[in-house]
Amino acid sequence: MCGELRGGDAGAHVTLMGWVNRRRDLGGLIFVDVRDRTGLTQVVFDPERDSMLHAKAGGLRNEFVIAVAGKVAHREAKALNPGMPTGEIEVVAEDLRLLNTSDTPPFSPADAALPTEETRLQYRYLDLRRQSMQRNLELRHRVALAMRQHLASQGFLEVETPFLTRSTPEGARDYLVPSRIYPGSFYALPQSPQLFKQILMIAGTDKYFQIVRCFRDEDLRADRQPEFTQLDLEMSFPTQERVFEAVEGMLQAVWEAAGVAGVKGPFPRMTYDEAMRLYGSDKPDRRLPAMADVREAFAPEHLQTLNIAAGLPVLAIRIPGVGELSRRERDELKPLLPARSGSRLFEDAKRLEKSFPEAMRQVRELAAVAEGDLLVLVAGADFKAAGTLRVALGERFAARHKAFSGDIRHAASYDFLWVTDFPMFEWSEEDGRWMAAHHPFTSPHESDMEAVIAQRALGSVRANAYDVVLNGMELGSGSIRIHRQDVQAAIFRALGMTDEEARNRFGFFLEALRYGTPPHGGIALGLDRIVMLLAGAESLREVIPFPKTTKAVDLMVDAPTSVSEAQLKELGIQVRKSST
RNA sequence: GGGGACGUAGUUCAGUUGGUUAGAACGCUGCCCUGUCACGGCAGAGGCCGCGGGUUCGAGUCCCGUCGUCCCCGCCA
Repeated sequence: MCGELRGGDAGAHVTLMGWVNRRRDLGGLIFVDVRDRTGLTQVVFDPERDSMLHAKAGGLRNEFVIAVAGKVAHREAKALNPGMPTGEIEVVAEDLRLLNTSDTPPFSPADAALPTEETRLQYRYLDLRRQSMQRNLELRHRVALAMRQHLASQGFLEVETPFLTRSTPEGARDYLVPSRIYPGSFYALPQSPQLFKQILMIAGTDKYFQIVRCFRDEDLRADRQPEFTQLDLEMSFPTQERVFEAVEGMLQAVWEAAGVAGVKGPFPRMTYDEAMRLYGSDKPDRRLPAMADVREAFAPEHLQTLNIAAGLPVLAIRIPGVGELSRRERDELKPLLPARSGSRLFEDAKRLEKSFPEAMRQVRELAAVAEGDLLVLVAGADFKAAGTLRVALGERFAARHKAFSGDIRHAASYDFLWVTDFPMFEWSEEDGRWMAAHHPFTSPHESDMEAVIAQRALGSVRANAYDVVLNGMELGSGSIRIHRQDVQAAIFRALGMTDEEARNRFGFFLEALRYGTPPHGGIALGLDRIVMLLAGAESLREVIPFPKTTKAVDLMVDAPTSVSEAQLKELGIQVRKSST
């Protein structure tokens, strides 16, 4: 193929089929770069060899589809192009067939400069012809293949689960699909195959996995699409450690398939509490230093002078290698601390130094501050806000500390981490009730079961839930599940569901739990995110062939659209004209 | 739901304090060119300045609204 010819192929007769990437018409000689999925090869048309053929080549335009037969030839020394993999050779054309013409494209896949996202998505087929996009598609293929091969080798079975399923109004908004046979009834597209995979465990499947599309009707981000792909897996009779091993082994295989050797388990572990205390985040990016509580460095009168309420933590955030900040740069740090936190930011360490030299000496020691490090202090109980600031500072000064600029081809650039012991419940102000922090099928710690049943101190109940985190991004999330019907019922009650509501929503599942459910647990990993990180991409759209915009629109096919009155009638649906 | 950035030629962008005929590069068309590889040279075509309204003698430029793309907060069990 076009990208594969090398010096050793000289003399061979080949036929290349592909697109005209670029043509260079010198009046006499015409050079045409032919492109296919694998790369480019230069084809030369010489009028002295074949004037008819040369004339035909003169009519070629960008993105025409052609088949060229010819002889692979070494280029002369002065014509070598070390800048391209096929730069040692060229194909001397002997025959040319025009397989198809092309309108002048709105942009050329040959250009390095990208058009706007809008144009790329509208003409996605042209955008995908771009070599970097072809590379990403291939990477995605290799990642998925490695997952399947590795898991299959470990005795996992890939099993498909339905897309047309039932709405479970816990969690994200569902995408609904109206039923024609039962007007007024709807299927929901799965947010994840959670209950099906648990039922597969009940069914004795033992080790299950699936590369599966999931759907969530929530607002989008650079790393969130309304439909996305998970590597979903579940095991019977596992300990948390067994799940970790399975995932670590698989990720090692995936990274190797992507050309990165040396990723190895076991990954470091950290509890949720530690993560929040040290990083103010449940997905710590450990490529930058942890925060340190330096309150003890300040005497009570210092805290009073600084107007810091007694008992609040004073968190030191250190970003290495930033150097001196200008007054203006310092002023720009203030808005990075979320305003609603009630925390206060001290961004001018120098000034504090003048007022409290001894205290600041201790701060420097506690936070291991070195020359050239940026040091800011955050006073307040909101660790999460401080963590947000820490990440924002890390991003802002990424060019200076360089902790994020590791080579994506080296294992050392990937900081994997397990975060464990998540809280079971979170209080929702909006709904005025406890919500499942992970999902309601997660088993609480055995030692916290009493609290669950008594519905006491639900906020401090720990779950057997865990996330796998990579460079500050959540790659996957899982748990050891509840396998006892009475425990599951107790959790539903703690979530404010009456037994009747629980039966209505999850009756089929509570029923299934009665028939000899084995202990089980698993995890789901975001395939798109994994490929994105391995591709060094900033957005999921780079690794999803046909993604949607932030308003969940497919610009190429123009979806969603309204449908005909007849279609609606058949479904028993009437659309209300929005009058607001 | 909220905040921010952007919207001008096919594409990427520039456009001064509101001023007369809206520019550049790439692409496109034609001509010239035998070792280019982002080929080069000459000439040319190409505009609903996102859309609607307002202010003004006059709006690409100012104001209001609206639509779209991107980023962030909320949301995403």
